[in-house]
Amino acid sequence: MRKSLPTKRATLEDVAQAAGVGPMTVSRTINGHPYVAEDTAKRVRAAIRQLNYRPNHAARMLTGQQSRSIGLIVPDLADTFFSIISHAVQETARESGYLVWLAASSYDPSIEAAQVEQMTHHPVDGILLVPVDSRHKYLKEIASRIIPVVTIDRPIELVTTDSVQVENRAGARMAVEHLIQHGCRRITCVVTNNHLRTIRDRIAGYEECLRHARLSHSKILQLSSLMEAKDTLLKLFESRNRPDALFTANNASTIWVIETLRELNIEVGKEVKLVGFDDVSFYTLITPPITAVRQPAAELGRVAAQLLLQRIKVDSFSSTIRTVLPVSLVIRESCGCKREL
Amino acid sequence: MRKSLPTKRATLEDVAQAAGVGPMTVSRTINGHPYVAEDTAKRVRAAIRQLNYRPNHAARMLTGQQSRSIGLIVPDLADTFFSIISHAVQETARESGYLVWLAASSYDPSIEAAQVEQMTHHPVDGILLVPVDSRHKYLKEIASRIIPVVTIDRPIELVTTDSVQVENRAGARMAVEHLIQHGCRRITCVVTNNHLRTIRDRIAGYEECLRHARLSHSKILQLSSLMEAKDTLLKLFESRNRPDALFTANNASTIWVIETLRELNIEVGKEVKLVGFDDVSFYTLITPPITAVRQPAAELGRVAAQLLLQRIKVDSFSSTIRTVLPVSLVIRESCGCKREL
DNA sequence: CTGAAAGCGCTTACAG
DNA sequence: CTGAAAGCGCTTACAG
Repeated sequence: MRKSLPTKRATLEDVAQAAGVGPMTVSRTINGHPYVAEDTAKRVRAAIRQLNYRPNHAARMLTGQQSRSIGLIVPDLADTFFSIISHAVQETARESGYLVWLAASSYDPSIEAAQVEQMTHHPVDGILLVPVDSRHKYLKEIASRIIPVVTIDRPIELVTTDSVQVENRAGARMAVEHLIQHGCRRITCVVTNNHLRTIRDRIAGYEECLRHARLSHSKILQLSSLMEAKDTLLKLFESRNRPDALFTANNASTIWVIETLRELNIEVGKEVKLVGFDDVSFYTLITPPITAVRQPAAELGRVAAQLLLQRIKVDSFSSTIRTVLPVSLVIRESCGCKREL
Repeated sequence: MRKSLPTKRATLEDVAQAAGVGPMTVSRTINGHPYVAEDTAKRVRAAIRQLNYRPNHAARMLTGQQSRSIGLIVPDLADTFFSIISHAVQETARESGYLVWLAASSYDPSIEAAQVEQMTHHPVDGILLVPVDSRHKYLKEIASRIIPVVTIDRPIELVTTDSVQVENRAGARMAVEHLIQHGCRRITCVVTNNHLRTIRDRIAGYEECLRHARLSHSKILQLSSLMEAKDTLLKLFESRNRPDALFTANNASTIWVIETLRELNIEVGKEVKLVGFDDVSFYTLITPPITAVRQPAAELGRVAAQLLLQRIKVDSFSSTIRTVLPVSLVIRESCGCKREL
């Protein structure tokens, strides 16, 4: 029972003794409760400083306080898109005094489910989630949980939760329309991960656009690796149906296509036009610079975090909010446009 | 006192009642304690499942258990290098059942200090840190803290803590030597953030290498923005001291230099050779592909996390461990090498 | 404006 | 092998 052992953290009780008051007064002072005499408060603050006292978070939790922390689960932190989102979430949370628990599901729904479970019971006050598979059955329980959940980029399809996402369909239309304006008539859509709703929406936008333009050469190429990309594109470009343009529906497919076309010595922007969905900073450095649909990744994170914090702080019961953020077409040269010098 | 209100989480007590045993037996069962009759254990497990019971983390903490969580603080999560590190840390932690609490200091040492403070008192069992300024005074206290700290990429300079970093000096030598072998004689070193120890080490490697080769044209260009890069490089390339090669000491400077040279219509790999420190996946996509010193970012994160977990679990008292990971030169074309087809 | 009591949900000794 | 008691450090009522 050696009270002032230096390795041991000071407790509220220690502070109370040092300040010559009751524990409640210390508690009130810390929490900015009114009705503490300024004199008393001063003595308490002095004691806190002197003992380098910090409230024990665990003890607060136990008395039913909020944890002032949120959880964030993304498939892959090393992916630029998710890392930008994560950074924005972290900054937004910090500004409100919230901590963020971060987890990467590594594209495994069962890991993801375990992480949701672990965070729920940690507990955190709310969870921000980029679901690997927005149709996975475990997600059904998520809406019935006590703590609020906001999904980012991909709404859950089985139940309705708050979500923040991007105009996938309209974005795809912008991309494809631009190619059509360039006179392209045989536009192939290249995708990976087409089990994702986001990708399916982009495909829908692509098809819609072709229909409107009365182009019948709708063709979708589903890739799952760079190797496969090489094989498939080689065949495609040797066939009679050689496309005059490609719409790559996500970042990975854009990069695979660029690498492959380079190997095949097919000049992007001339022999074949290219517009991608999802803009990445280094697209300006590629020759030719890539025209792409820009998603507001940071804003996605920020808006989602704000929504979650609002749910936590004020109303957790009003009806679901599904936010859709606009995208924009960043025109560079792979689409056939010329750089103005 | 409505015990079975469905919104309320089941407690250990609830499980005990349901299983008809004392709370201690439940606790022992959960914690895999020996000396629990298999029969009893079964009943307990059934009750746990039925009530969907999860231990309350906060309550455990309060009884002096470890939190099974670690903190990770990086300057900027949106930076590829740090996001790869973060992903590896997260995966390593998960494999050991640890949760990671993530913070981005946004390159602000006072935010960083506050985050360390907050994490320390949360509490977490240990902290992984990429310090913004490895000489900041607040870091002095860090070694005296109760919880272990491992720094990543940048050792603290004022005190000695465990650290994991990379062979900066040797890496720079590899880069510059390669340029010398290509016959370059006027090699300029371009850097940003030269307050960082890592950068200073790279500069030292550069100078060392020139000295060995008896080249006297050591020249260091310190940049702090793309704008400045453009001005400075324009002057440099118009001067009589026009370099025949550039060694860019980090990712940002490599990219700024590439953009600038492109604007100036100076052909990289021919008119001027270029080798950068820090390899990024998209360097293969640039024309010409960039030759760069590759840092094992994921390994940096993994090794640091493992070291920290080891400190937490077994010995926190043995002497400081400073790990230095090797780097490698990834030869592509910006250095003047030709692609083998 | 201030304090004594009780309890949050668990675990560590201490008894059987 | 099992349980009753006490306590971790705080906060929420309840009194003054």
